[in-house]
Amino acid sequence: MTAPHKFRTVDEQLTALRKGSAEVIREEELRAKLERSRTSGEPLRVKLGVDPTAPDLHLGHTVVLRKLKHFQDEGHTAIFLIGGFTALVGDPTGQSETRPPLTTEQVQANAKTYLDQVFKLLDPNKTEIRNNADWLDPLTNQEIVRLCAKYRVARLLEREDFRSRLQKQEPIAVHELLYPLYQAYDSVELKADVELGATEQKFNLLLGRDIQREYGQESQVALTMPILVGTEGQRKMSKSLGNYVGITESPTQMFGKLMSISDELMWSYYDLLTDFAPPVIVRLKEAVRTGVLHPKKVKTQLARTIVTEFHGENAAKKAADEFDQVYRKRQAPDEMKQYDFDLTGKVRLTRLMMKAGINSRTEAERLIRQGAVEIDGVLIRDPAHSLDITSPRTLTLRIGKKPPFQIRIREPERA
RNA sequence: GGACGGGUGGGUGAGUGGCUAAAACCAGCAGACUGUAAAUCUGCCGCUCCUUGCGGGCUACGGAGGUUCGAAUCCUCCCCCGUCCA
Repeated sequence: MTAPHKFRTVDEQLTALRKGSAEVIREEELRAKLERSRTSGEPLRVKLGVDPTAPDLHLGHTVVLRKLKHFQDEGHTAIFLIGGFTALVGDPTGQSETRPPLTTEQVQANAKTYLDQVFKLLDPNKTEIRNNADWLDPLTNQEIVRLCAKYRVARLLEREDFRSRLQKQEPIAVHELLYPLYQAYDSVELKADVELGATEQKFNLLLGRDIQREYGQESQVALTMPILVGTEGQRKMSKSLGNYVGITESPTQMFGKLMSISDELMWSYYDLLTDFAPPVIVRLKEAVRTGVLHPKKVKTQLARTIVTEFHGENAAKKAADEFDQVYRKRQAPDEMKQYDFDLTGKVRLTRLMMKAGINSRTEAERLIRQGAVEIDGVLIRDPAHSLDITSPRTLTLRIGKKPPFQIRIREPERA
């Protein structure tokens, strides 16, 4: 038994909890809950649900995860809910299309990797981990019908994506309508005081409020966080759009991706992915605007801060140095990727490139034609270029903007 | 069950018998410019083979057949999506 948490004042907590949020519905209720909790010493129950639909989390997921951590840091109970059941249903939010259902095995495997990743941020000892399959699976038909009876179709169809799909004559499957109800029921089961989610979750979070009341509970507060824009600066960060930074990525990869975002975008990354206080960020912005600070410097700081969070300070520094070396000075990194190749005689350059991850020969030839390929620092322009390989050796290949790598050619085995 | 509309390359979406590996736009890639930024400009953007050529072959417009010298385009059947009626 640990000593009871000493809560900060309600105002202090509110300031910290509100930071970066898009909307708090309703703020008076959150204040009331915080006050009550401080008086009783009873922490709030804060729910964050995630469907393990893919094996990897990215920075987009961490926006809301960081908010959960803020609650945890204030001494409240962080409930990380794995949507073991709802992942099978598939929330259409923001997808505008029906997701292919996952198998139970996939969901379980994903859930496991999620937890590993989540605890890079959250304190595992203070986090309540739940899985909604535990209570949604055993629901009887009767109970489901009773749940469904508590809500109206017209209200479900108010949700933005349903409405637009209806309008665009796109399909909506019946089970998709059920999804928000299940999510709401989770709040009942967990007796959630607060539920966190991205802004696109607003509808679902609000539904939780209604359903909790239907089941005789006090409504949860819905706290939404802005959606993180992907590295390309346009759409939300998502794996399928390829504009994401995975939290299991290497320091080098992370750093590189973060440096590639636009100057404009970095401010929202500062807001949502770091603990820099808002006034500090404002000052940075002003300094860049007036030319006192070079934006690249500010961006480097951002990248280092984020990489440090996941990989530690040393790794972040190393990544920053390497970035400088490879891209600014255009030198080879200390450790080049290596590919082994067993061949002798006349070898086509395109073959080597395919060995190194170029998808097709056509693409390889195209890259050569466009002047993107260098061998040992020499630009190659002939798409039919071949190498005469008579003895084992290592050559350095550079393709486009990517860091150079090595091809190690070994003696082929005699048959 | 009936009437009607629709299914084209990663996405949106043109194209109603040959000039179409299939417009345009987006995404992507490369080059220039830079701070590996962003924006912009230029080029590329199905796969494969070789003697790398305005070269040869193969695959592609929901699926399967058919008509035709020739089909994304016409016909038949099937599958899928939506709207309205019941």
